[in-house]
Amino acid sequence: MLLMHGIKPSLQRIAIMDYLLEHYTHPTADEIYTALSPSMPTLSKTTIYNTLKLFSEQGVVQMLTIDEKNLCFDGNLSPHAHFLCKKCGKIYDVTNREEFDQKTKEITNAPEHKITEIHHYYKGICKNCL
Amino acid sequence: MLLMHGIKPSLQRIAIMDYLLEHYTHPTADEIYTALSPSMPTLSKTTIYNTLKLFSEQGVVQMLTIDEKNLCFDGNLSPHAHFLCKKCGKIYDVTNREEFDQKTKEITNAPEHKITEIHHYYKGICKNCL
DNA sequence: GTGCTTGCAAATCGTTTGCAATAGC
DNA sequence: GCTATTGCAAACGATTTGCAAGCAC
Repeated sequence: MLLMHGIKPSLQRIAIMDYLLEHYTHPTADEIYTALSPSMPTLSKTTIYNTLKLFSEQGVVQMLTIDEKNLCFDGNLSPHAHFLCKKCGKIYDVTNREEFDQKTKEITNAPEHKITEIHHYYKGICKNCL
Repeated sequence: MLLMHGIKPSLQRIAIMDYLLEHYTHPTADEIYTALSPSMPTLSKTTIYNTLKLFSEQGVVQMLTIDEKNLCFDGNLSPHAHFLCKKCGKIYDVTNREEFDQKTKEITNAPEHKITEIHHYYKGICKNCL
């Protein structure tokens, strides 16, 4: 998986990747650190940051800027949108395949710029907070 | 304008609002400060931050999180998307009315959450940097 | 004069950097 | 041994906070 993308695997990188693939919760660097730290006591936040930067540059994870407070990371690369609840802060996936396919089509209609990333963010109050 | 939204006008608030309405360049707080500071020597960044927070809470400007480095602000409230060039850092407006109208329609199809903000962000390389 | 606004200085906190120690080929 | 990776400590920088001074009705 990592090798396929020209990323040399290491214990830390594999742990971070695994975490992102098992937790589609859009964690922050800090949340990943807190989760992995107990089982990897020497793990440092620097490594988390280094690794997440590498992963998102290589396109194996997506960096989300939906939350103005923290960067979040998503190991789910299938096209989907995100919803941020302004009350509880949770980020929900909003899967809508047609929407994304259609989006891509629309974008190619206006090829002014070369688009490499599509981010669809919605904000409001989630069903649990309403 | 400001009064209409229950915001008491002040010299500073008017200057900041005017700046945003005359410069659809998606400035950061710092850019607004740098622009206004010469003609308002006592203006402080705290006031810029206070004011931008107030404005975006009241919905008279939009806060953009497209750039992971800084928050940007947009006085243009008409529905439009944004494109960030990863090379030069410039944010372009991508006006596409149909897209947004259709988006709103799609969203109401899935009324799981109460959506109050729609952000369409695209990233890549702009025509000038290609 | 009461309450809101401003603005300085200090604090906060997520992220980055410098660099020495370590691991892998 | 050479190169890349890790991780500690320090630095950085955008934003926030505490609070005193100023303004407006």
